[in-house]
Amino acid sequence: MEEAGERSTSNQSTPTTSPTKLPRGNWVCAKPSTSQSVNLNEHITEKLEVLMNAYKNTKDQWRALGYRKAIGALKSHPRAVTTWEEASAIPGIGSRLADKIAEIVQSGHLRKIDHVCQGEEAKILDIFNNIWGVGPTVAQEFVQLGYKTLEDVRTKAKLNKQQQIGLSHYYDFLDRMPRDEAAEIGKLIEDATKEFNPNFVCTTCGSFRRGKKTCGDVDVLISHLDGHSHKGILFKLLEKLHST
DNA sequence: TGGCTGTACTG
DNA sequence: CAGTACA
DNA sequence: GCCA
Repeated sequence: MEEAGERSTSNQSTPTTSPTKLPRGNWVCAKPSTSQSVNLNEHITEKLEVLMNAYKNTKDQWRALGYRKAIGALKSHPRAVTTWEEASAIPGIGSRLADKIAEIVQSGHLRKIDHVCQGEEAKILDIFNNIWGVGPTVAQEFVQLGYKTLEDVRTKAKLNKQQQIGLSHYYDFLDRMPRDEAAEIGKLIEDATKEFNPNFVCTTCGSFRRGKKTCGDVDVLISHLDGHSHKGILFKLLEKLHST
């Protein structure tokens, strides 16, 4: 799943004082997908993302947030970063991340990843955190109870409704589809919606709208120019889709 | 040193 | 209402 | 983690 509030920390993004004077922030979703540029620092961000995920898994949410901002800044940086100074000059990147970035640039590796991720507990936490409805807290409780596999969770854990769904569709939810397939699904939704009223407006949002190559889900916004005709459409739409 | 998004669900 | 997870 |  994608972040609803994915910020772009690009230092060349749309100024908040755009000609329209609207207080639009620097959001990835506020940029046209056609402006999606290549990540020139992928060799760096792919490693930082591994560490960020490990920290997120262990309830260190603020550290993970710091990593997320830094990674976003690196992704939209217009050049490949090669020096510590260049890295630390980027907003959102301080001395600690600059150290790590310099290590990656020079050695091609980040030793911290091994320290943090190679342990058995970290691997188990990652498995459990990927259950939809299970976050860092519950994942750690599972580990504390001695659970090591999804089978342990299935047979021993007490799960709420969301977590039950998450476990039963574990690999489905982990799966991603090519954006073409997301487009097809969006079209299917649009066609079904317009059978009720051709004046509905359907917009596929989320990761698809942001130009991602793959999508974990399909977000469709349904609206109507008159501002009220859309009310109650969701339930009827679901009925129609289920019946076909 | 403390704040860092807003919202819904669960118990 | 606090804790938790999600987007 | 970063930053004010």
